[in-house]
Parts: sequence; structure tokens; C-alpha cells
Amino acid sequence: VKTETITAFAKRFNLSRSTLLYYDRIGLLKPGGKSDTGYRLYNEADAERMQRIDTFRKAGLSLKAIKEIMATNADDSVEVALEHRLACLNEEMADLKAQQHLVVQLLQRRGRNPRQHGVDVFQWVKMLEEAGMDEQARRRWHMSFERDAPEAHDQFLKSLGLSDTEVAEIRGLSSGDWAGDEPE
Amino acid sequence: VKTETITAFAKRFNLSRSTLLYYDRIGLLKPGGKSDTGYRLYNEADAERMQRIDTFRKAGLSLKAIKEIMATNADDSVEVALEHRLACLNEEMADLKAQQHLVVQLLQRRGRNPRQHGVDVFQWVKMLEEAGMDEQARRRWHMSFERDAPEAHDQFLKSLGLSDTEVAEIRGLSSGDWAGDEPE
DNA sequence: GTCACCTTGACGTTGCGTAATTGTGA
DNA sequence: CTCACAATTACGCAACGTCAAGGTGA
Repeated sequence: VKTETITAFAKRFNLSRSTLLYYDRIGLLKPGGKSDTGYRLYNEADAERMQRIDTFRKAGLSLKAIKEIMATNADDSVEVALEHRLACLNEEMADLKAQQHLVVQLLQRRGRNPRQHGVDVFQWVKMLEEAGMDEQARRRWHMSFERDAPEAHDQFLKSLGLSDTEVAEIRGLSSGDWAGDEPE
Repeated sequence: VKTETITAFAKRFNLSRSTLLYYDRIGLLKPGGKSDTGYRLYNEADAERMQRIDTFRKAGLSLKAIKEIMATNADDSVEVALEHRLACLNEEMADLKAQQHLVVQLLQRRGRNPRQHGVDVFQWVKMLEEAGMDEQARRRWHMSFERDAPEAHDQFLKSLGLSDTEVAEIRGLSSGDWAGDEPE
């Protein structure tokens, strides 16, 4: 049987070692076995259990609640469907959280550069890229910004010093590249 | 000037008294004034500050981070636009969280009724209603369930004992009322 | 023997909730 | 006088992070 030590297992699920130690302590996820020297060894069954735990965690359930669910559950098709649905919701939430994170980053940077009152488009794009946003992500950002809060979007773009026509383009009232690529 | 005591103020923002006490202690939101007997008195300026705090909190920021942002921020139009955007994102998140909550409730109830293996539509609808879901909400639920995970949706509905035609109707491949109202 | 890994504690952190004890005001 | 409010102080909680003091193995 294939087994992993705690740190390797943690990395697979993007968790920290101490998190797994904690889960072991509270009895949420005990490793399948231990080496003769006391090292925790996690197997594939543990991985599956961990996967489900992860889903529930992302849904905001407490560890205690998760423990209870996992204890009483014989997984028939209803559970499977619901858990699938839950996983989808979690993905959508992750998307939104990423956007939130971005907005917050922008606000924080503004706070830390109080003297820089007039920022231009290029600086903003640079900041967005540093924050891990590529062009496609920027397009999506503008689309949902426009959908949710068109006038705030307009105000925001104008505050960057863009002309009315440029603003209109970005807001989707026209088409074509913007953001400094092929300014033609 | 209009002022409120702590509990009244807390209710307006759906917070607990102790939360406000805590915010005062850490210097995040000090009341505008105090009565001669030491009662905290909150005014409209406090309310506006609280509103912003709430927005940032819903975005998942730590109280410390919020404090820093609010300290350095002179609010020009960029901040206003970004904060507006943030508020929108928070609303969307709240929607998704409500859905998550629902799914979780359903899973938990299943866990607590392990003997009830075959549940029918009526029981489900009853459970959904107990969870605070009206018919309109149920429609929305099915629409997004179908959009995100059509085959899980199908599986789920069939597991409730619905016929293929009924399933098709609910999934939007047809139209009309379902869920037991006016069964013809 | 070195070094990166593992072990079990114990204590620190955040954002409050709760309980105890006491003062205020209609 | 009573009763719902206010105050402060203090301890408790989840879900970890972190640090200490030591074993393990390539």
C-alpha cells in the first residue's frame, strides 16, 4: 500500500503540518497507520476522507460538525449529489474571494502610498499584474465590475485619467484591445 | 445631535453588544461621546464608520487590517468606487453562503435521520421550507443547481423518486408548476 | 556527524461569547 | 423598589500557528 508521511500528505492538500496534527488530536482524521518509530503514515483511504473534509471545510462547517456528518454517513446517491453541488458552490465562492482579495489589495496599496494621488492606467495595470492578474482575468474583472456597479466602474476608470471613448471601450460599449497593448 | 446607547446601536448593525465593546477596547470604533455616567453614546459619524467597517469585515479582513486602512484613508473617488465594488461582491458572497448553508443543513438532517433511507419529494419540500426556503427560492435553487451540476441534479431528483417527465420539467426542459402544488 | 525530517507537548492568537459583579434611570 | 439597561473585569472557545526539546534516517 502507498503511504505518505505527514508533510508530504499536507502538501497534497495545501494544508500545514500542524493542521494535520490538530486533526489527528481531535480525532477528525487519524492516519491509517504508523511506522514502527511512531511516524504517521497516510494512505489513499485517508486521502479520500481528507477530500471530503476539505469540501465541508470550504463550506464553512465546523470541524465538530464535519466529524459528526462523516461518522453517521453511509453515502447513498443523495449525499453524493449534494456534496457535488457543495463542491461547485465552493468553487464559485473561491472565485469571488479572489476578486475580494484583489479589491482589498488595491485599497491597501492606496493606503500605503498616500502621496501618490494621481495614478495612471499603466501603474494600475502593473499593480494588478503584481497581484497575479493576467489580461484575461482583467477582462473578467471589468465585465463583472460593469455588471454589478456600472457607475462606480465608470467613475473608477475616469479617475485613472482615461478619455470618454476609452472608458466606453473598456465598459463593453465597444470592442477591441485596451490596457496599453497595441495602442494603435 | 442624535445619539444611541450601545445596545440600540448594535441592533442597527445586527451586531452584539460585546462586539462593540470589543471594538472600543481595541480602538477600532470608539463612540463619539459618553454620558456623564460613563455610558457610551454613538452618533451618526460612528454609524458611517461602522458601515465601512462592516463592508471590510464581510470581505474577510482582520480587524487590525481594517484599522490600518481606515487610519490612512482620505476617501477620494477611487476608494469610493472600490469600496462600492467590494460591497457588491459581499452581497454575492452572502447569496452563495446562504445556498451553502442550505446544502449543509440538508446533509446534516440526513445524517441525523439515518433510518430514513427513502425520502420522498414531500418530505424534502417540507425540510426545505423549515430551512426557510419559499417556492421562489426553490426555483432559483433548481436553476443554479442545473447550471452548475446538471447530472448531479438529475441524480438527486431521481433519488427522490420522481419520474423522468417530472425530472425533465423541474430541470427546465419543460415548464409549469411542480413540487406538489396543483398536481392536476 | 550533518541535516532534514519526524515526535509530543505547551503556549499565543483572533474575534468574539458568557458570566460575575456592580452602577444607573424610568 | 424593581427592572431593564449600563459598566468593567475576566475567563472560555475554535482552529490553528509557533516554539521548545528532543528522536530518526539517508
